[in-house]
Amino acid sequence: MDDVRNRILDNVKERLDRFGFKKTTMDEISKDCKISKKTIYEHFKDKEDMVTCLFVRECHKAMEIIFSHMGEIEDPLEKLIQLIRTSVWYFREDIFITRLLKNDEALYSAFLSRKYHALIDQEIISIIAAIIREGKEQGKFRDVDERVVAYAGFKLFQAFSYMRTGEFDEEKDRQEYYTNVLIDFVINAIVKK
Amino acid sequence: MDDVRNRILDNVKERLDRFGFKKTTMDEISKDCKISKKTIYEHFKDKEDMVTCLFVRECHKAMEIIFSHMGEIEDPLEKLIQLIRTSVWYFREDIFITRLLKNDEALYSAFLSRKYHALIDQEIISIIAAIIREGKEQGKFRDVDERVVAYAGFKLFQAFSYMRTGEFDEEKDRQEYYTNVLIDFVINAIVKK
DNA sequence: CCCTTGTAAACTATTATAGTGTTTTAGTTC
DNA sequence: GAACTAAAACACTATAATAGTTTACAAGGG
Repeated sequence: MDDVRNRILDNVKERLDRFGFKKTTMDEISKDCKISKKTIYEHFKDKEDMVTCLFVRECHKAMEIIFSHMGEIEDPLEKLIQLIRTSVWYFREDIFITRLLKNDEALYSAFLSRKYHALIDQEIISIIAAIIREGKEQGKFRDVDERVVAYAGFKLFQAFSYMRTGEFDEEKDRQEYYTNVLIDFVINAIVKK
Repeated sequence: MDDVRNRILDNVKERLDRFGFKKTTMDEISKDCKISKKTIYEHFKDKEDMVTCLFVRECHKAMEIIFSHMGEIEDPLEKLIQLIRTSVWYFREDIFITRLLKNDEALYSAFLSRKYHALIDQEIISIIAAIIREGKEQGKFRDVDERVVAYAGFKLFQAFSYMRTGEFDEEKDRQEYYTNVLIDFVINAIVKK
């Protein structure tokens, strides 16, 4: 049952987010979701595998959502703006994925740390690069190195998503403002004058 | 050195608030405040003693602050209002003490749980009771059972402090509003018409 | 020099935890 | 209701982590 698997992962996500890898125990997980430890080990090889599966799931979910918000748009510029908007929004909504991208060590065991944190990073960067290439081909964007610019852009709105940490939500409009500044900045950097 | 002691307790407070008693280790504490484990055990008998000392310290701090905001006021009614205001404010400011009063089990080992959670409870209730008695003697308050009413009052504004959990701070004025309703309610319950 | 004060690190006894069997229970099909 | 199935509950082990202790050592202060 994929249902059970996801229920387990939901609980793992919560625990991991609160306590980190080391302080999260299998017994707690099994109590949390009222599933016997034995069953958990039927779904996942071991603790690390379980956490890895969670990472993969979360990354896919993020990608799907970001994609689905970009689906019908044709113009590469509009596409890019939408991508930034959705990403910033989603990263703000889901603290966990933000920490994952931030490579927050508490979430991982030492082993996992290097292996999986770049999972979405690369994928999103590729998408951005593709959009930029499209814009270049249509003569709308300047002739920039799309990989490098995509990387820079990604790191930028990643940084903007992190900003949330520690702040309160009275800042909601300021968030909006920052996002717009970011979009403006990126657009000006690549669009032909 | 009382300074060192407090530095240790500050770190314990932070860890305890984040991870709870069981998930907080002595090694972490010693690393956190760059004090050797040996030294920690010179200041505190054991882990439970350490946490108990933190509780006592936090309770005293709370009492001092609540007292100091009430110092000069003469009129028992004004005194009571000020007491409510300060308490609600302070409990909101300091999540830790709120959890302590709430008897949040994660903070304690099983042993401590019952022994210390009523520390401030009783003290604050006594203060409230004293104020009510004062008001009665001055003929300003109705002839209520001061202990019981004090208990009820305390439980009430405790509940109002807890409300914070999970909400965002856009609610700041609503907090103010609730506090006023609470004051109004309590006052009407005890003041002579 | 000695004495204090504290750190760093090694060490032990105890406990907790990951991971595996084994037994019970609950639900389902025949 | 018997026979079967899947998962929960429980018990168990080997290993790792942790509370608490001890030892060796370093820095300062008289």
